[in-house]
Amino acid sequence: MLKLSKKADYGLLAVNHLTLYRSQGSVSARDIGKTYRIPVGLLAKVLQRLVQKGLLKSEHGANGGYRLAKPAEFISALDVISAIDGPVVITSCKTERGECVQTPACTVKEPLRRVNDRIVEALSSLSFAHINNPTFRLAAN
Amino acid sequence: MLKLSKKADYGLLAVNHLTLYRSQGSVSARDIGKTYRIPVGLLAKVLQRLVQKGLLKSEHGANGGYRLAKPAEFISALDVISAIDGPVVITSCKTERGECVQTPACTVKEPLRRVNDRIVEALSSLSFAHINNPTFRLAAN
DNA sequence: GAATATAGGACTGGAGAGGTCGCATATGCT
DNA sequence: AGCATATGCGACCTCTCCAGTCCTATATTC
Ligand code: SF4
Ligand code: SF4
Repeated sequence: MLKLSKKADYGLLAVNHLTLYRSQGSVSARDIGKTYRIPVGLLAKVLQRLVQKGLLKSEHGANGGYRLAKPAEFISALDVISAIDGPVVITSCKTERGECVQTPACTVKEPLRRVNDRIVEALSSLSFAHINNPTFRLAAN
Repeated sequence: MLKLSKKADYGLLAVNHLTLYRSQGSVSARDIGKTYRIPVGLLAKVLQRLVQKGLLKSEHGANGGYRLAKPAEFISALDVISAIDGPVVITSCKTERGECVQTPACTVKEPLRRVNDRIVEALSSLSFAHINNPTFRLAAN
């Protein structure tokens, strides 16, 4: 249905929160969850995934939490989304269960691939430094 | 998961088929289904939806089938996708069951809306006349 | 009237999204 | 030491929605 998963959405929200409050050190999943009314357990797993992918760093124990692993300019919406949902591909040409049976005769695969490229480009050109700039514009727009 | 539904995919394939063979009059769902190995019953309903939305015209009875309702230049990928899957919106800010509880505090809604705009633009600039031109390029690229 | 087509609704199975829980582990505070 | 608070991680559950089937009604051709 061409919709972002809620987990990816939560991820974007969380990373943006960490960007906004990066001067205050680590923030716990609990705090972020309360701020945006995100189920804490679920958010925790999203954040853990982002740590695995190297976008965030975590600190255990009391006063622990998460913080950005690198400057906000170098973290894009695409990074977050693909870390959580996997690679951004709008078609189902090939899945883990083999490739789509229409593939051999398919006439729209290439055009859709190009659309996909544009989406990827739009998402990767959107960094979190960018998002919080009130006058931001997407690249090539 | 930011993926096109299979129905929309089938719709694109079918409309493109009708574009390629538009000189030969109507084509039945059965024929299209066999060409691309699409379940005929499902394809039929997809095509019916496209008729309802005014993208195709249908003819009942033997030798009947579907044909484009207008020139291929005036039918875009967005037309087909939104006819089948509904409006293209990558977020779940508002659904039929009210609006997302994060909305009041959400800091990524606007940026995502802009990404959405770019996707819509890419899809609407992709007409079927365009798709079948071997040297096509997406607009603003 | 037989064959072939669309129109459209009801229904089903299964995958996956969204969310919960419990337990292990690490850290800070008193 | 002991407790509270964190993350890390896997198992599990529920519910929605996609994909696909089926059946019936209607329209058209031959
Ligand atoms: S139909 Fe064509 S585009 Fe759609 S998934 Fe199969 S191959 Fe990819
Ligand atoms: S979280 Fe923000 S962006 Fe995501 S759906 Fe709710 S409002 Fe829209």
